[in-house]
Amino acid sequence: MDLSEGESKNLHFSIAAVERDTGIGKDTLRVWERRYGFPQPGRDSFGERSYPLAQVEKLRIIKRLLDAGHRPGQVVALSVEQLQSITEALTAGPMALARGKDGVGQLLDEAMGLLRAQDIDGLRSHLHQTVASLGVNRFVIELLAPLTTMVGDAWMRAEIQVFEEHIFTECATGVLRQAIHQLSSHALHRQPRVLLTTFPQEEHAVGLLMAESLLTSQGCHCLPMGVKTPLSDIAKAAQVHQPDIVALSFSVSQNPNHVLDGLAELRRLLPAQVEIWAGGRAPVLQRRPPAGITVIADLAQIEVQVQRWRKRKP
Amino acid sequence: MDLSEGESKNLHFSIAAVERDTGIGKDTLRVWERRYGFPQPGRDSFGERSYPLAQVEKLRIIKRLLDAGHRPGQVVALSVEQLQSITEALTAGPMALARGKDGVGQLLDEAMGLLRAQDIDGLRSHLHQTVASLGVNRFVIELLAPLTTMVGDAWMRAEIQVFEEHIFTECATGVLRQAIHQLSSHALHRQPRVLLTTFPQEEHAVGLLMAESLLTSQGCHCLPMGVKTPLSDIAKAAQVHQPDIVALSFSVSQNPNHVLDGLAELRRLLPAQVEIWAGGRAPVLQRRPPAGITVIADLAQIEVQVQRWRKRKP
DNA sequence: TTTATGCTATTGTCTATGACATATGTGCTT
DNA sequence: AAGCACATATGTCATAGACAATAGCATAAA
Repeated sequence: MDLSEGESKNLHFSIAAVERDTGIGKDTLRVWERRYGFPQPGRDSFGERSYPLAQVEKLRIIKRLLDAGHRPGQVVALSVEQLQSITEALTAGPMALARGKDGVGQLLDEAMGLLRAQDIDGLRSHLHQTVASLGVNRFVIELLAPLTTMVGDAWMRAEIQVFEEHIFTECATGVLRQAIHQLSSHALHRQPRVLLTTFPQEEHAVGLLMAESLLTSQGCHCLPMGVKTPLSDIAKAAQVHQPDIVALSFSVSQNPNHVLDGLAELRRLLPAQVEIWAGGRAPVLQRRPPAGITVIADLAQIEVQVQRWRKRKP
Repeated sequence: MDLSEGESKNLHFSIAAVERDTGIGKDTLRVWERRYGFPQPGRDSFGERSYPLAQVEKLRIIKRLLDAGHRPGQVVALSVEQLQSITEALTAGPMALARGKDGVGQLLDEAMGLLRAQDIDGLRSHLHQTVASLGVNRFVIELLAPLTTMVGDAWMRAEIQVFEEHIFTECATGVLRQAIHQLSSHALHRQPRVLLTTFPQEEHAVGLLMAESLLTSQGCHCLPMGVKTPLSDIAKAAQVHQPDIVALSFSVSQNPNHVLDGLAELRRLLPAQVEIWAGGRAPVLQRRPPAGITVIADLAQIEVQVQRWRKRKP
């Protein structure tokens, strides 16, 4: 219905189609229209909203800016040109910082080049090769993590397509899984036992896999549970599997209060001797580190914390 | 919000939380309440619907039955016991069929036993071993697919916990990835080129991985794009990578209209020579196979269709 | 200068009810 | 049986108001 009417004549989208394409809820779309005067869809013969393609594309840009921390009131009413200039200003800094760090910078640029050239097989084998030559640790910390950031930034600036980001994620996932498998096959499963997952709102699995690969390479025994686990189920799993540590991964876009409340709640649900490690790019973790939680500021900290844990538990 | 109120005190869910958990839209939940008298959520201090856990679980069962072809009017108002008896009648057939088929039935039971015994490492190595001994094809078709169904059924009957299902999924994902990696490393990348992904609503990645592993073992060149790709981006990716086939995977819980509309729309977006293959458990595919789409009724059909394709294209 | 506190505007989501297009089922006719 | 018309079932959209949660800002205290 919405789809066939909408995208086929490549002019108009139903409200449901727009929600799917932009991730902005129906209620929100209607209320923006009421409050900010944008979007301003036409009406079809049944009196239902009908969004032209141009407005949907503008909504996509707006969504990106919202994810980056802007507020609707500031951006929803702006013109496309104004939105674009904001977008460009936003990501200029981090890019320069990530690049030219050391010798790995070249590998980084190579990977980015392959992605831009749409050479998936090339990218995949380049990544596999880099794992082999650098080892998992350096690969994840020095190559993959910065690369992920660069891809995210490029996406923000609309320099790469959504599908390219999907392909990159898929590629990275495959390489990480492979690395983890190789590590765990000839690793003695020692302590600590680490249960790995994310909160229900969190969709991104790559951060979790990066953590898992580093932990595994440190000789930890990982119990990966994938993403989006309800709190109570994290607790139940911990009860059954008795991990020493529950490790959570958070991406940028997480609601700060949900993160803090969730962590506090989880702390209550878990026995005191089970440590909670929280890592990822969510800014709250750095700004207001919660009590009883071990904050993993960056991936390199994982090694440090594992060693600390081992010292404390003989 | 829903997280801390809802799942932690494990009693009450907001309407948004229920929508996420069951896949039933907010509008639908409200209208069922109005029409059928179920669900009948309480109200919190703000006058907002507050669904007890028991009702959410009942909704999950109802959703299952709807996916199986029942209609809301027939089932929404029934008691849990009545629902359960319908459910059992429903799953009795396939279960018996899956089991005792041949020698693999024993491996199946073993796997299920390991999962029930919470022996993750055992399950993982059991699966790895089975891949090695049966080969990818038989492993996926005869073991993993029925096992996934069994786990899904067990979950519906609340015989296993959510976290156990997470662990199982994670386990299966790892094994499949590993199998795919091994296949593709010593495979000559032949035709057809297959772009693999799912529609934006679809979260489940295991079906996609099963398809990818079978296709790869047939010598196809796979371009996996992960899950939840917007339609327009599938089209863009196809434009860039020129696949012969775009393969989509659908799980049970998909909205039938979205599936059909999406497929029709994608058909329009893609050039005529690009085939669209749609597989998975979504019942609509069998009931109303859309025009211009190749429906993959079950995993074994993949091999057949690949051979058919090769015959037609010299 | 920095850190708390309280006020205010912003913003997403919920509520309620009605409408209606589409899907499904029934019964009649051929 | 098969085709067709009518009735019922069902999901989604519309409108408009309400309000809790969030963020920004200004003022007060350290």
